[in-house]
Amino acid sequence: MLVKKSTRIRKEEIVQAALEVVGRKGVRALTIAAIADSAGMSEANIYRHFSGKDEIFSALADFIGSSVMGNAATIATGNRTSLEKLETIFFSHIKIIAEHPGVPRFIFSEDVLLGHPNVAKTLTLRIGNYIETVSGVIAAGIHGGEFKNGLSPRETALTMLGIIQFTALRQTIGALNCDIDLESKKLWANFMNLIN
Amino acid sequence: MLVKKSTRIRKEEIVQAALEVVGRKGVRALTIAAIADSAGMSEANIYRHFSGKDEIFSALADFIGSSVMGNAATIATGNRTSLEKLETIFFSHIKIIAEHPGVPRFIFSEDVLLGHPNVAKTLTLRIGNYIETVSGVIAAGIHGGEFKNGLSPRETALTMLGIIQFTALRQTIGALNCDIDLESKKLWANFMNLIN
DNA sequence: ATATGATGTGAGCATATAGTCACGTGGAGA
DNA sequence: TCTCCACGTGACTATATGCTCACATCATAT
Repeated sequence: MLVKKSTRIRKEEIVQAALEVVGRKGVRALTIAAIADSAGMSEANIYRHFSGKDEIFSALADFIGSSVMGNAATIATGNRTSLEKLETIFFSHIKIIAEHPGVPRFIFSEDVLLGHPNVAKTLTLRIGNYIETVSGVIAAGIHGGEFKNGLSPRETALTMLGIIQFTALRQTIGALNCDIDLESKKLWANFMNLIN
Repeated sequence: MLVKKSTRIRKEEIVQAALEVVGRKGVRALTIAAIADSAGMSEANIYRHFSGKDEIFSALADFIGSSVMGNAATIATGNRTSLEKLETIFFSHIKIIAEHPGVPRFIFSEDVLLGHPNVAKTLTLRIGNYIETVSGVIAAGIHGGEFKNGLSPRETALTMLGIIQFTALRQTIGALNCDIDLESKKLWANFMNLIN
């Protein structure tokens, strides 16, 4: 039998186990049995700490939202140049994708978006904030003369996030011939060229 | 009982029904029961025409691949300017997304990519061709002086497809505040600004 | 030391889903 | 017209999965 731990700790363990499962086998394979297996505990014990799958999904969304996507907002409030901020946001995001493939998979999972409306609402809100944050940085850069005039901040932000999102997708399907680091560097170099 | 039809016709009906289910409720909900219901036939009859779910997935992938993604290659071989070709490819793709939400959902579905490796392989190949096609058009445009010098064709193509892909995603999750037509026009206008 | 409540688990239930099978049935060719 | 075989279906099986429950066990407060 397992060593006993507090519910607080077990909840964290379960969320981490769930994220690991998603990264390895996808949201579709995020079954209670898989989580229990990854966390090294019985299925029944999962239910002692979470009321059900919905609650686990919510907890995962909260973890990802706060620890990952809140990151961009912090970077945006710094006092570096707009270009430096954008670059930091870009590569932070890529790094997260590379290290935790479960993150983009979960955020853009059909199971979440169509099967758990409450979670989807939370995530949609966060994505919206993320877009606005990046838009703000770009708008400041245009205004400050760092980026070329005439760009639309919002659409340029969507373009940048599209690059990131498409990279995540291609990594998921194994379509990245070279490694994600090199690929992202090439994409960023070209993006800088586009906005100047 | 249903009027009898040939297997060839029933197969087409079943594939269309499957695509409809995906568009309405996602790949996760693409059960034999749902397909049978959408196609107005019994579950057992599905199995008379397809050996199983795998074969239905393959048929769907073939349909989408040939009728949708082959489109870009045709456009690319025309004799219009590179910009016109790009624009046509862009809006054709957006139109498909708008009219058949099941298409992007299926192509980028975790269930397909992780659960049906053979289908995933086919789709990955097609996506690769698509990227190369767009890259070729952009390279020609740069060479012909239509787009600004110094752009990397491949990375610029990935950027354009990222925009499309991210738009599809945002439509799926209902994050498009305005309609997809207006949104895509704004994105395209900004993209033209980026590459000039 | 002991009682108590929080933590842990094997066994089992209900439901959903992929797939099978024996049995109709109707239309095309003889 | 009649036959035959491809087409159509209800009923069924096997398996997976979310979830419950009775029971075990351990830490801790008294």
